[in-house]
Amino acid sequence: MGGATGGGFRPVGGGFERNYPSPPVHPPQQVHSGQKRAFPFSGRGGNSPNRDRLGSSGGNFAKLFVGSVPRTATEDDIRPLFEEHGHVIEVALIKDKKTGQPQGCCFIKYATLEEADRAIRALHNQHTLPGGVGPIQVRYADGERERLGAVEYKLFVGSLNKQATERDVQEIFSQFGRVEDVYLMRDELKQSRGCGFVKYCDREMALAAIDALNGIYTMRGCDQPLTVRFADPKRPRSGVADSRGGAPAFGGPGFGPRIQAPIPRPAPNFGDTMGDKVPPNPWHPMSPQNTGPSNPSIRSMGSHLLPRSGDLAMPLNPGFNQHSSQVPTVGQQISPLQKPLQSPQGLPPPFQLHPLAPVSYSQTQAAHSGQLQVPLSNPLTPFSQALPPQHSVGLRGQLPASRPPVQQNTSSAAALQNPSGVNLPPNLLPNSVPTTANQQHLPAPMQPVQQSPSQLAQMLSQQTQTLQASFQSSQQAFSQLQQQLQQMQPSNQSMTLHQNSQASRQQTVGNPPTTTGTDVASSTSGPTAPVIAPTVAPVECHWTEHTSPDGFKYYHNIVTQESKWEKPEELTLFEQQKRQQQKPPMQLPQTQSYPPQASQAQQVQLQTQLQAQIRHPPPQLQQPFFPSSYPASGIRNQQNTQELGYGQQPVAPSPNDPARFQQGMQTVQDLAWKNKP
DNA sequence: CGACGGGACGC
DNA sequence: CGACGGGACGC
Repeated sequence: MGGATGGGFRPVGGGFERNYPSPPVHPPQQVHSGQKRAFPFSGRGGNSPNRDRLGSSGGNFAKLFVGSVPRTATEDDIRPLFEEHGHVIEVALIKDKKTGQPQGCCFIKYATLEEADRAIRALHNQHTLPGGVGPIQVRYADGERERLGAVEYKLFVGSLNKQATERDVQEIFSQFGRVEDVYLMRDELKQSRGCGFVKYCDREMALAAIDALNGIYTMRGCDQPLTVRFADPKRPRSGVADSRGGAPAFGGPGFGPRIQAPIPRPAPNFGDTMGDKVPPNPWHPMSPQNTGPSNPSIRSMGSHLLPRSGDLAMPLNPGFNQHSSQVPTVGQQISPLQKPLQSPQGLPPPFQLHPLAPVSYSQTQAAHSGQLQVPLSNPLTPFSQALPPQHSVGLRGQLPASRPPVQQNTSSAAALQNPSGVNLPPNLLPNSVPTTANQQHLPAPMQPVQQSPSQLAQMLSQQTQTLQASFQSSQQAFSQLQQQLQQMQPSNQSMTLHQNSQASRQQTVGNPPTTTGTDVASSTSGPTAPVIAPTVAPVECHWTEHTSPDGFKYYHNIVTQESKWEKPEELTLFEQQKRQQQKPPMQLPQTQSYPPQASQAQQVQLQTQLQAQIRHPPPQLQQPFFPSSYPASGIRNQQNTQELGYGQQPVAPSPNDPARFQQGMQTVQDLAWKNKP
C-alpha cells in the first residue's frame, strides 16, 4: 500500500474500512443521543471540554475541511459520501478566488460534532473520490477544533523505521488509546523521513505513550529507540493570516474555551509506574542548563518538551496545560483475560481466549468486562501490556477501577480481519520471542495486535522478570547512592526534593481518579489547585523554570510533563511561599540557581545516573521489536515480498538499495535545504 | 536527529 | 473606523 499519498491509513484504532461503525447511516437526530464522541472521560461529567459543548444544543455545526478532492469533482460526487455519516448541511467547493478554478478541496458542514467525527474517522485517508489521486483528507476546518472544544494531543515521533507505514505506527501507539491520526513525514519521493506525528484526543494517552515508548521502544531494524514527545507547535504556514488556534504546543492544547472546573490534578498516575525515568537521550545539550548539572528535573530532562528554536511562534498558544480531563485510571488492574497471560511458562496455545479480538469498540469493551458499554473510546490501555503486570498492580492497583480496563485497543484492521486471532503467521511466534522465558531479552513491551496470547504471555513474563530484576538492582543502587549522598552532605536536606516528589506522586497515584472531581484538587500543580498546605513543609511545586536554547524562559512540570512559556501561577505562588517561609537554606533547587551547590549537583548527577539505570537497564534489556508485518489479508498481503516486514537487519542492503539511495538523497537534500539562500 | 500534509471558507 | 503589493520559517 504504502506508495501513494501517505497511504490509506486508517486513523482510528478500530479498523472500519468497509464496515462502518455501527449503523453506517444515521439520521442526524438519532446521532445526537446515540453515539458520543470518542472521548474517554465523558462519563465523568462536565469537565472535559471536548464534551458537552455541542452535545445537543442546536445552533452549532461542525465544519470539515476536505482535501485531495479531484478538481473535477462536483458536489454530487462528494455529498453522498458524506451523507453516509450524517446530515450534510452544506458542501462548499473551494474555487480559486481569481481564476475560479476548483482548488481540490471543499468544506463540509455537519450539524454536530458527532457526525463530523464520524466522517473523519470513516473517511480520512480512506476514501478516494473518482478521479482522485489519493484518499481524501478529512479534518476539521481551521478553527473548528478550537471552536468546538475538541482538543487533540499531538506527539512527535522520531527514529521510526523508514519502512514503517502509518499503520505500523498506529499499531504501536494504539495501545495507549485510540490514535486519531498518524502522519509520517515523507520526502518528495514519498519515502519516510523517519519521523512523524501521532494524535490522540486525550492527554493521558499521549502521556502514556511518551512514558512507555520514548527512549525505550526500538523499532525493528532501528538502532535507536523512538523519540516520543509532544510536538512542537506547527511551524506556522507563514502568511496565512492566523486566525485560528495554533497547534497546541507542549502539553497539548490549551483547552478549549474555558475549562470549567479546575482540573485539579495534573497527570495522574504516570511518573511512578516505572520509577522515574530518564530519557536516555536527554535533549541534545545546547545550552548551559542542559550540559550542566543544574537541571534536576529528573524525569524530564527537557526531553519531550523543550521548545525548539525557531518555533518562537509558540507563544501564540495561550494556556495549554490545562488538564482537560483527569485520571484515566491507567491500567489499574489486569483484566481477567489478561491474567492468564502472566503465567510465565505455560504458554497457552494461540487459540482460545484471544483478548485482542475486538470487533467493534463497544464489543470490545463488552467482551472484556461483560459490562455495559461505554462510548467508543477506549480509555487507556495500558501498561498492563507495556509493563509488567506486577508493576501495574503494585502501583496502581489500589485505584478504584472505574471502568473496565480495556486492553488492546490495538484492535485494528488486523484484528478485525482476523477476529479469531488464530491465523497468525507462524513466523511471528518464534520471531519475536525466543523460546526460553528466562532470557534477558525484554520482549517487546508492546506487541501490537498480532500477538497471540502466548506471545503476550511470554512478553509479559519476560518483561516482568527483567524489570523486576532491574528494579531490584536499581534499588540496591539507589541505596548505595543514597548512602553516598548522605556522606557527601550530611545536611540531609538534599534528599528532600526527591523524596517529596515521590511522596507526592504516591499521593497522586493513590488518588481515586474518578471520584467526583473536586477532591482531587490536592496537588499543587494543578492549574487552579488550592495551593495551600497550611503550615508544614512547603508545598511542592512541580513547575520549574528553564531556559530554552533560544534564551527564552519556559516552565516545565515534572509530573505532567508539560511545558509552557508562561509562568504558571503555581510556581509564582510557590516562590512566594518560599520567600515568606524565610528559609534561607532552602532555595528552589530546580530553578536556575546556577551554579548549583556542589552537593546538589552531585546529587542530581547521581540521581540521574540512577534513573538512567532504572530506565535503561543494560543493553540486553533492550528489545528491538517491531510490529511485524501484517497478518493475512489486506492490501498488504498482496505484497508477499514484505512478508518479513521491513527493515530486517539480516537482509543486507544491496548497494543500490533504494533505502540507501534514499538516505543519500536525503542528506543531500537536507544540506541543500539548509543552505539555501 | 527526523518537525507538520496541497488546496482553506465563493458567504 | 482600517484595508495594496509579495513573500514568507533565520535552525
